[in-house]
Amino acid sequence: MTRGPRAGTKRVTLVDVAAAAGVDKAIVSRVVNRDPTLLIRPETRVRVEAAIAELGYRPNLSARSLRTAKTGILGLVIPDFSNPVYAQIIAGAETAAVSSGNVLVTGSATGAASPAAYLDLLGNGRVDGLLIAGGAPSTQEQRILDSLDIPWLLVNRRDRKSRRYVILDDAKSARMAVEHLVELGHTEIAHIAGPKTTDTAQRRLTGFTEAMSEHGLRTPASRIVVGEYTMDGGAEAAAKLMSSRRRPTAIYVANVAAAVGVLHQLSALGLSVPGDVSVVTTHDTELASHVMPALTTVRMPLRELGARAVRSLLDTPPDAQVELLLADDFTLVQRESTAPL
Amino acid sequence: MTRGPRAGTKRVTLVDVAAAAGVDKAIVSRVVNRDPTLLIRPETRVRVEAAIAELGYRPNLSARSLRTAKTGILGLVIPDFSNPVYAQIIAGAETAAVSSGNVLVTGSATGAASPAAYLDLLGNGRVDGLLIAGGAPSTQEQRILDSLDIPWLLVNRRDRKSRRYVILDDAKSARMAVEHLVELGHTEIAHIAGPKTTDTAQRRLTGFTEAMSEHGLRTPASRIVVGEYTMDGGAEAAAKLMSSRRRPTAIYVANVAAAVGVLHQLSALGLSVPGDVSVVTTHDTELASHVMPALTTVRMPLRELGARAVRSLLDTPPDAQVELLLADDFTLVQRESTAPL
DNA sequence: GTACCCCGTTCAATCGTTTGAATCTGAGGC
DNA sequence: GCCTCAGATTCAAACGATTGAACGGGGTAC
Repeated sequence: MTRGPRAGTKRVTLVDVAAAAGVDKAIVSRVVNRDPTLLIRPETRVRVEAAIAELGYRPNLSARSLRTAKTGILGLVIPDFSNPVYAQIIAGAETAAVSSGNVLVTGSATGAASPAAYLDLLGNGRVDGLLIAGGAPSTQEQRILDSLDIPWLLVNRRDRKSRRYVILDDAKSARMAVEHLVELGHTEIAHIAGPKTTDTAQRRLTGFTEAMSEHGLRTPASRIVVGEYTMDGGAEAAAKLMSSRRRPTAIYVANVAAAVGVLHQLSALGLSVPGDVSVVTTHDTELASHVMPALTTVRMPLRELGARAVRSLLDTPPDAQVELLLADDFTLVQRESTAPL
Repeated sequence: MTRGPRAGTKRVTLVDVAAAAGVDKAIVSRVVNRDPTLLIRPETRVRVEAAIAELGYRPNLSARSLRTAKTGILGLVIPDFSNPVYAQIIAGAETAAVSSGNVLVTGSATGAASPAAYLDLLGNGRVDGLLIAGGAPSTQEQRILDSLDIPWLLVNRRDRKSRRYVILDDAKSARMAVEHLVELGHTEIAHIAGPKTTDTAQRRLTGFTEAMSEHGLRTPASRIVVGEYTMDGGAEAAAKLMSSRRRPTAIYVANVAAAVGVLHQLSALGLSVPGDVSVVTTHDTELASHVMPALTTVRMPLRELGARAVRSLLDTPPDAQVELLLADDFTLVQRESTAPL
């Protein structure tokens, strides 16, 4: 392996550059940081910049952090990298972080003994701020969050305890799905909801029932079934739903992974999608277009969610309230899983 | 939002703890770091530990990093979070990092203007070592890597330039796939390979042709088609393959995303899988089991790959050669996409 | 000629931790 | 009663950057 330009030699510091340029290190520091209050002769500046380039000076970030109490790193903690929804949130967050002069790093809870331990590792002085996505924080996690000296906020979830979050208008997404099914002529519409404890599931359920009654449609309790946000959860829920006396002709599934399970189950029951049953879901991930039939989904601005989260984290004082609900740029992406009645 | 135990007050430092315990800060530092050479009276240790707990002392990691030139952070750079293969690599790497007393953070190139810029941001003093997964590094990236003072190594890819990498035995994975198809009675077997520039694609192709000739089977050039590691790439390649005079009865696809595209394309051509054509691929991601028909795959130890990469990064001197090939724990996972001829 | 001011630069303290070396304190040996 | 010595603790010098304050020198005003 080859090494740096001056392999073996000691790290180049401000002092080295200052000596090479024949000035004090204070000057060099101010040049490096583009201090607007610095008064400097053009030729001196040139000398300093030449010395910086010549020696290949890179500031020592630990020293800078020690002095300024800033690291330039923002952290994002997610429950699991295999959930494709997070890929888009991360992309948006990374872009926003970089354009604000920071770096975003992502960690999942899988590494540590517990999610709480990971928060501890990451939160304690390694980052300037923390974004937390995914499941509800346990009381243990909550305690750790409270003990951190850095700002943090929740992404894609609300929590009674904290008034700092950025979420999507999940109710709207559900309403759009129902809207679509109604336009196709469906009236016997069911909903496979997420777990009652999940914030997004609650809001999608609310949106679903609102939209139904707006269209004068009834939703008997048997038409609303709860299932985990997983393939198995969806399959199980679909089985239950289809065993009822009056089968629905369309289903809005709260989550894309569950929707894939629903497709499997319907196929196993000998039902054709969309011939016998139309299926629509929320979150337009790659997975949705890969399955057969390709899923009709409601696409929500996940990248934007990540970006807004970063900006809110940076722009608002740590104690300020942040309650942001993104409701623009929702699109119904029609594919093969829905058809007119 | 609630704050730390002593919100508003200044950060607790070693000096504060030392004062509270009535000792010098040097003692506290050695207690915190469990210095084995420390001679200390039990009652003093108790006093120190009580003071630490009482004041809620947390070491300042920037100061520690400045002094020790270590950050306790390892970085992993991947091209794209939406590729499900990386989820497992990350999981393995995170676990290994934490059990060695470090934290692993992951970043993708999507955030920065260029992948090279990201390497620069992350590599320069923020992490103790860097793992690089994914596509081949550009010459620009290579130059930045060379200028870093920290150790790095490639994950899941080789490179002529660098003798530091950890990879899987991709050839073996291809051989196992062929083996499986041969056992099912297939002889007309085709291969959809990845791009020629991709290291893993090359090795899988080699494994494929080796296994074929071992079984006395011929592979005319028309039976080997190149396609991107994407769904579209797979679909395109499948279309080309099926337009040839003698259609194969089985296909080994080098990549799981491409394999999904192949399924789509075959279905569009009115061919049944596995009725008319069997399909087997490499990498057992969640996606593989979600599509219909569920894909038969070769599962490789991706978590182990991530873990070994971390351990190699930590355990070998930065200039030492690391050429690790993982070949154990490969499994053929049979699902619905392959059947006897 | 002296006082003053401003431009350009240097001084020096500080951030909090680590760690080799120095110091102190009794107890024991003679 | 003095020396030694080990055990327990303190001293102090780094690590490299940031930043408010001080400084020096040349020009201008009077």
